[in-house]
Order: sequence, then C-alpha cells, then structure tokens
Amino acid sequence: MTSEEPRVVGPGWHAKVFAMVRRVPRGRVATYGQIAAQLGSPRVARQVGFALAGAWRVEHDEPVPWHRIINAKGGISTRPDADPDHDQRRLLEREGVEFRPNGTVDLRRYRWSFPDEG
DNA sequence: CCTGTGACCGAAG
DNA sequence: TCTTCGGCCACAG
Repeated sequence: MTSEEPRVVGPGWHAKVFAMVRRVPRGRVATYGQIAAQLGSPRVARQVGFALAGAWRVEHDEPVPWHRIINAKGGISTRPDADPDHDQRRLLEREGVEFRPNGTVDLRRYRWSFPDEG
C-alpha cells in the first residue's frame, strides 16, 4: 500500500473550489486549508488562494462568497491591489462576523464545519 | 524544460 | 502569545 494522496487538482479545479466556497453559509468563515482538505488535497491551500484571487473581478452565474475564506490564524490575507469596494473585513462584518482588536476572527466561534468533515 | 512566485500552514524559538 | 522560517504545489514566462 502506498501513502500517496489523491489529487483533485486539474481541469475544473477552480470550479470545484468555487463550488466548495459556496457551501459556506452567511455569517460563517472557513480557512484556505479547510477548502483544500475538503477537495482531497490538504496541501494546496495556496492554490485555493490563487483561485479566489480574481474571484471578485470575474462574474459568476452563481455568486462566490470569497470573503468568507480567511487564513488559519483567523486573519485576512489581502493583496496590495485589493479593491476598497470589496473590503473583506467589511463584507464579513456586514454578515455579523465580529473582529478582535488585533483584526482577527475567533475561529472557534465562526469557523464553519462541513457536514462531511469530522 | 527550468525558474520564480504566491489571498498558506504549522512547527519551533 | 507572537514572530520567524522552511516547505508546499500549480502556473506563467
């Protein structure tokens, strides 16, 4: 028996990421690593970030709540060229998610657990 | 084909 | 508890 992990990264990979992100309900958050793990590849968290990088620029048939995805420390990872009109923190606060003084979210409280996770 | 890079993660100090 | 550092892997040039 080998210990190789299944890879879901390939054609349609971005679409799968978006589909998984859509499962996170309003007022809740999930981490990049969580999404990667749900797709079967726990080590492609960075690729998830890549997939979501241009999500707010592209128009999707179904909306992609990309702002509900944060890093494992409960903080927001944003790029320098982020659009102020799509401020992630503000979008989350609008859904009722509270932030600590240091700008992080309490994952114990807001982290969403997928039905088939744990 | 080879190299650099990035919306990450987790162990270690 | 906070900061630092190496590893991770797909993708563009």
